[in-house]
Amino acid sequence: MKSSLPAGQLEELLCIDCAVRRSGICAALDPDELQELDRLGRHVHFQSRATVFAQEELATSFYNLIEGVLRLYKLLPDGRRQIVGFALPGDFLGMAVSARHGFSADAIGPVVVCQFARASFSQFIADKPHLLRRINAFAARELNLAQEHMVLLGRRTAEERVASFLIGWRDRLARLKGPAQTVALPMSRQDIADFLGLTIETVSRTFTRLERDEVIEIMPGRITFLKAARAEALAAV
Amino acid sequence: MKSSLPAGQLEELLCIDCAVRRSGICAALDPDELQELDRLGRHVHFQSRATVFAQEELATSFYNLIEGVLRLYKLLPDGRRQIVGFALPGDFLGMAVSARHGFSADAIGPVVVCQFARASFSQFIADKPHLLRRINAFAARELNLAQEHMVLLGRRTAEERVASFLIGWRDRLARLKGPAQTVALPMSRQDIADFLGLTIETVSRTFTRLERDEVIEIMPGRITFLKAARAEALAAV
DNA sequence: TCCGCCTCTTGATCTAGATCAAGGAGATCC
DNA sequence: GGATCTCCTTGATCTAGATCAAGAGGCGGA
Repeated sequence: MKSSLPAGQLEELLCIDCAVRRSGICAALDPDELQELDRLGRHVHFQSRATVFAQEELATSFYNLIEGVLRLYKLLPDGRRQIVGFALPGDFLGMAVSARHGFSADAIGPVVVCQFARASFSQFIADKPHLLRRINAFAARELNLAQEHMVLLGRRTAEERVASFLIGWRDRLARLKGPAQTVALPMSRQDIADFLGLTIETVSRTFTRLERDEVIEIMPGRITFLKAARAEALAAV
Repeated sequence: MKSSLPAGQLEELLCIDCAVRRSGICAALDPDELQELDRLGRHVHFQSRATVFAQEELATSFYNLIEGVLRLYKLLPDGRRQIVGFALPGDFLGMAVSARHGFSADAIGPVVVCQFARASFSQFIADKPHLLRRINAFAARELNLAQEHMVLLGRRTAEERVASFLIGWRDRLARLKGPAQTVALPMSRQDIADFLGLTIETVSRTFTRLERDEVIEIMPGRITFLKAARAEALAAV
């Protein structure tokens, strides 16, 4: 597997050594299949703010996120933005319903993806029920997250939304890196607002209020839970 | 295939004659496979307001909706409700992420489902890549709808939400029954409110305003589009 | 025919969160 | 070391939609 960047410099990377080999969809594959997959995918690096793919663009590839964080969002014609999710290493992207992407994905910080041409990957998975079942499970998990988020957007208060986001993010990072009370927030306040259906001011004020109540401590690019139980209660209601 | 209701009365129903045979996931199956499936599923009738399955309940079955409309919703502990979707004939339900259902489903009007025991259906699909791919496509479509709905809940005004709902509902019914300017609304105003993240009063007022502007005409249990283009414009923005 | 029970509509008022506005605190660049 | 950005916070004010309240209209049951 060849890396596309830094330009001219080639890395030999094999699926068998992949960082997300156990957490991604590829966990469903045996060593022979992984070798076959080595020939289909290539690593692509993106710098912060770069666009991996854009809404309405022809969906010519699938992607496994290897490293970094992606912001997934939909735009309305007048510029209103809704972030539909943040992707983390191990996430699988590109299951478009039509020929075109339903949302845009761009990098929050440096990112590495494993890119597969749609046609060859489709052919690769076509007769692999174990892999199809795993992709199914991933889709079901995504759908479940989406439905939880609908409840948040439709029926929760600003404070509940923010607490819910922080707890949810902490738990996702915990699954990747192990539990911790301090969690990195690589996304901006505006990103959080556009994820939670709020304005940046409301997010900022809610952060401040949670800090004043000693539920969290705010630091640049991260927060620490001081009273995790209190935050969990707000998130659960 | 035996029908569970009316009690004591048995219908012989074969998958090959099924009303949703072409639109549901079963469209992926050949005649032999349909015969095999005949032995796994059974038709179950529900009357209006009956619960097909409930959130947190053990997910022991999959369901194909054959006839009628289901309301799919999540409840918060304090009773706030978010409807995550309405199911129509051809829809496939039961892809729970865990052992338990993530949402409740109940009947809006009389309903017929085709029910499959989870274990035997899982076994049935396990080695059928064509069926797995179709289930995948269904899941991707659901996910896409969910993401569209997140935009609606997070970033749209009440008027846009209502117009968007009416147009979306019209288009789904059109796919089932052919296009029409009059569309049945079997769900209550409260259901619509809980789907759109609004209150019943706001939904009612918005309907009234759309009628006053001669965009729609309101009739009991249904509406007619008078200026479909105007409604589509509101829905699209 | 009347009663009780719904669902839906409409009006008055309130408020959570949006909008408008003004800095402050770091970065990055010459 | 100052200029310019970008991101974040905070304050003042506004408003879309929520909440509170009161019917209206339908429908089934006896």
